[in-house]
Amino acid sequence: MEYKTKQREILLDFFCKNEDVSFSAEQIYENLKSTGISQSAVYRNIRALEESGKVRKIAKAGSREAFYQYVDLDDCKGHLHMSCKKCGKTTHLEEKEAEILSKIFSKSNFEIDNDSTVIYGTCKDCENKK
Amino acid sequence: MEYKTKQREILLDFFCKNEDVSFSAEQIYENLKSTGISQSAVYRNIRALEESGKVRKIAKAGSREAFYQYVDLDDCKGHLHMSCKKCGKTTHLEEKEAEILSKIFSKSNFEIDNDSTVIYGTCKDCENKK
DNA sequence: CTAGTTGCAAAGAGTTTGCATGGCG
DNA sequence: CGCCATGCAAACTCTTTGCAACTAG
Repeated sequence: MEYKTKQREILLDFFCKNEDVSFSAEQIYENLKSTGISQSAVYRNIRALEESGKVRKIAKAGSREAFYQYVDLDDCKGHLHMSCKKCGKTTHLEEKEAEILSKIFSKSNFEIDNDSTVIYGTCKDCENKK
Repeated sequence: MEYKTKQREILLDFFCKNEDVSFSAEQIYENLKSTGISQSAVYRNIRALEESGKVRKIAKAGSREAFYQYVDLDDCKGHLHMSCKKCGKTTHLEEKEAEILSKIFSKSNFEIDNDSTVIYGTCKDCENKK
């Protein structure tokens, strides 16, 4: 039902290599156009990845375009994600810490859903740069 | 520097009344056009609110438009918010719990920003209804 | 009065789509 | 071979902007 094309591999490959960063469609196209991929292939395949849940769409204040970030389902499912507001890098919380966190929320009568939640803040690298 | 206009009040009022819900610019315009507000005023004022941090821009998979959601700074500043995916009700975490949480993240080299973060999950009421 | 805001309509930009061509299985 | 994906360019739609009229302070 879905063919494995050169363009599809290129795009997926690009996302995998830049797991923590979010890109606009244009940035992705700029990065990949030397391979001969077209804009429409970029758009169509981003959308496909979005629909299959492998890529997440992100809006940024002041930007008209959307940004996209890879989400490795196998690696990440169930993990609580933290996204840096400065550089966009995403990491996830270790098992143990996540459990403590769940307990804290459950005390406040709330069951946290790790897959829907993204914690925003500042990562150490960006904190140090100041 | 910034004038208080009728249109601005109408928009802010609308957001306040629908704190937990996200709307597209068009949905907002549809809701408010009976007051005589124009589309451009809607867009311009959403953007202003976005820049001042009172409103957050959200992207949804499969939608070309952006969505916007209110963030109440006065009531909520510094508080970590929890939003129920079922009923949409929003509550916030008590001081003490929030502090523990901060420490957990800081251990993972991440400084959480309570004002930008919304925790998604299920509240007790909805959990019990099942 | 003066500077900021509004409405309107037109421009602009990002994204989607139709169609002929090409490629995967 | 049949069906799906690609490239190109045109179409589309959401958002921004220029301008003259208007308002808040």
